[in-house]
Amino acid sequence: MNHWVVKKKPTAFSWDDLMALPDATVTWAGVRNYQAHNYMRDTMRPGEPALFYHSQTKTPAVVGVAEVASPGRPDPTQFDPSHRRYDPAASFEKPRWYAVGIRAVRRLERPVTLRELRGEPELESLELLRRGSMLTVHPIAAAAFLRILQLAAVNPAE
DNA sequence: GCCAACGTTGGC
DNA sequence: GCCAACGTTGGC
Repeated sequence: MNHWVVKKKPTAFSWDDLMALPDATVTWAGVRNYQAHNYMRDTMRPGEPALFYHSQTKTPAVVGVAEVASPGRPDPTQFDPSHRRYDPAASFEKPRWYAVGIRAVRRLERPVTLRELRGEPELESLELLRRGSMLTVHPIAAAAFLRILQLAAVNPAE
């Protein structure tokens, strides 16, 4: 069982946006980074847990727990000429891009900020903390996943 | 809004 | 195959 991190700018698509959808489920479409995409096409399996992270915002943070709801399927945006992520090289017979379904499981008790993550010695090697990291979908070690859930359950004021 | 890091594209 | 230009992602 793999654990995952999925990232979005909340101005584009936020945790609240996900919660508002039917079944709180969305197709993680539009990813055109090969490495991130390959995880969706080849590795992610329904039921695997994923942290939902808000990037490019005033206080970047992990805000919720989600799960893979459906396996990688052809990303519909690649076939749509009016879409930003349209790919003229893709066809229905030979899709180039795949996208998984992501479903909200629960909001964290409180957001765990990027600043806090940086403060945890055992999270040092976290992909999220890597300078220049641009993987909008990537795996995370089970221990790190659990540590972040622990951090969310602790009130820093106590 | 700025700047850095990285991936992709395209000329050669 | 190299590398500069460009677009995108990301933190601050």
